[in-house]
Amino acid sequence: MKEELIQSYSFVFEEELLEEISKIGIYKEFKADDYLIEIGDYIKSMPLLLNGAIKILREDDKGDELLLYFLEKGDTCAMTLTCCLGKSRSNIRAVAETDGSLIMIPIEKMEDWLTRYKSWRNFVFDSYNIRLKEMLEAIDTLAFMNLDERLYKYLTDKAKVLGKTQINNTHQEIAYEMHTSRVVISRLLKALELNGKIKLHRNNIEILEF
DNA sequence: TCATTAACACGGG
DNA sequence: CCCGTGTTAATGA
Repeated sequence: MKEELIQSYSFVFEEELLEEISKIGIYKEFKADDYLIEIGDYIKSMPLLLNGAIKILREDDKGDELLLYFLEKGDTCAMTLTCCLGKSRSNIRAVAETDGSLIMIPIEKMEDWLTRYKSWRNFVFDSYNIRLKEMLEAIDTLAFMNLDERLYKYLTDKAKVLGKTQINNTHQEIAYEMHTSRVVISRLLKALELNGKIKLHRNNIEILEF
């Protein structure tokens, strides 16, 4: 665990803090499609992502999902920061996109470190900024982009976090995460294929152009 | 006009 | 056969 921690965070935290994290943090592995945080959960620790990717979803009152953004190695969930400090419940759902691992930090420590380590403070604030930016981007995408542009962004984003050009999702799953129907996804995917941006296979979409 | 819903045919595993 | 996919017609916002 120490090695993985250093590999992902040695440029972010000083030696002393890394030492303390490895001593106190709880190492956890997860599998793709694991539910890591459910809406309404109380958050009692903060995750540092070591490997893999996690998607952050919002749910509307009808129970339909909407993908907000992905977390990658070196990220933390800004939602847990607000939840921990404010001691409120989670407004989002976190689902593992790939297999991976993370370290859980108890909230008492995270407050303690805020005063003791400059690098920790910077990390927390940076995470906030990055997440806020991502959130704005998600809003822009929803408000100003057409469905076909959203779909293409969804595919390229996904390819980026997975680190490959092949995406193993059915049209139905994509439709669900984008909050629309499969017919539309099928039609738009077909259009993207005709434009030479992607190649369609069964249970598998290949990105040709970014 | 464009998304959604339902229905159906095709075909690969 | 089952399921993912491609398409169409009807309906609604």
